Amino acid sequence: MKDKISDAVVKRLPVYLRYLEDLLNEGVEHISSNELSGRIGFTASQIRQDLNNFGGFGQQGYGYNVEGLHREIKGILGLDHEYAMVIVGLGNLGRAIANHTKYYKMGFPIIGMFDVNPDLIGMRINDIEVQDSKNLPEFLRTHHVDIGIITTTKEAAQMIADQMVEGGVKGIWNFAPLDLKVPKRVPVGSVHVTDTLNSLVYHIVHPDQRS
Amino acid sequence: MKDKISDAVVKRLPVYLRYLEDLLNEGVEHISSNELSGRIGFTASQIRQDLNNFGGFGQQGYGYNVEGLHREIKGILGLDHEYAMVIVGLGNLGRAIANHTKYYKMGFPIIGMFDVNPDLIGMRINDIEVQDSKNLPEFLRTHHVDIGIITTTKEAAQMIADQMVEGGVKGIWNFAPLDLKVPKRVPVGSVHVTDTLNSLVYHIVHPDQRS
DNA sequence: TAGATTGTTAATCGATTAACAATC
DNA sequence: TAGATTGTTAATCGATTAACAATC
Repeated sequence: MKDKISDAVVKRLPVYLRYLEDLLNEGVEHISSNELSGRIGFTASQIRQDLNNFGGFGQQGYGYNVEGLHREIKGILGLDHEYAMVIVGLGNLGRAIANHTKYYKMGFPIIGMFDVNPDLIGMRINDIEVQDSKNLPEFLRTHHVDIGIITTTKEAAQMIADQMVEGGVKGIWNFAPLDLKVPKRVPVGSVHVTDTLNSLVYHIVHPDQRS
Repeated sequence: MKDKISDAVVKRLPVYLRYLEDLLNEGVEHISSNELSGRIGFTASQIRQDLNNFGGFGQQGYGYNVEGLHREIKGILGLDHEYAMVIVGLGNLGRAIANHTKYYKMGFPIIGMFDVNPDLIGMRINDIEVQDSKNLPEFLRTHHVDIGIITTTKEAAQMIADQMVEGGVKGIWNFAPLDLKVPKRVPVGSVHVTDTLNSLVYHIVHPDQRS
């Protein structure tokens, strides 16, 4: 593997994975960078460059084996392990994620749920009881947790992030509309939902700007 | 305004907006590119370059007026109008968005809700009755709709997108895990939630790669 | 006026694309 | 073997950063 993989490449890996899943479902056995380019919209050259950052997965004259490449990319992304998660904030968005059984199936079980709202504490979601957020530090001390999900308000998010870092989570999946301050060793993946709406509106009001 | 604004710049505009809102709330009147750099994490040079794509909003020796710049960026993003939206798919995620009163307050009212599930049809969310998805084309013919929100399954999403395009929406806000095929004139803003989790996991399993 | 800070050009850096020899 | 297609180097393109004259 190359010394340093650019973030642009890392962000494309999940996209490759999605298209390879489609190909698997269609029963396609192998695919050339050129055919894949036609589906995914990246240039064939970029596809070959991207994949070669991690190894020579293709075969000249044949292309890439779909099943093999799918397995390789899952491995590169780290999707061949399980990751225990906790979620803090069970408002509309938090409950949507906590209810989403897909994450359990994907190997991302949510093993703890926390909120400050007394109406929510005690509620059961997917067989997990929502606890008071003040129990979070203790929970992190006594359970192995890989990923902390933050679906709190903007105001509460940084404090929760601090507790998660202190509690030793390996990464934070953030849905609150702010940029969390955490030590460099703890990666944060943020989903800035409203930002995507705002830039969509930009493209709506600037039709001349479209590529 | 410059001929062509790069997508990198457009994606940063909502970020500027968020930080300017914080500054407004703190009562900060003006800020230099250098101070803003300290908060937002972009270089001062990049901030000045970005803003100068749209006009000279600053003043030498003083910096940028927070309120003025905030208003300018809202205008550039097109956030000074209202946008009527419809949402199709009222599963966990769809209901979370439909329930989120924030979008109404921001000027993005949801005026129509659609699902195929008989258990959901007839339900009222924020005073709007969920209709059968088969009514979508007729609804789009008879109402002015700017933005279509897709929170359906991956399988249904493309068909709904086609109906939205046919029905004349100006943009699509997509939460289904696929890349929609639409004419170039219709911008799509996609929120690939699972992709962000996958790239977060990449960073967790590759601690050496962190910048 | 002097100091601060922008607006803007030029330099650098990094990512994407093109090209083609290697090879299945 | 001949044709197809990768792996990889080189060229190009675009985005970021640096520098500084303009100016408030």
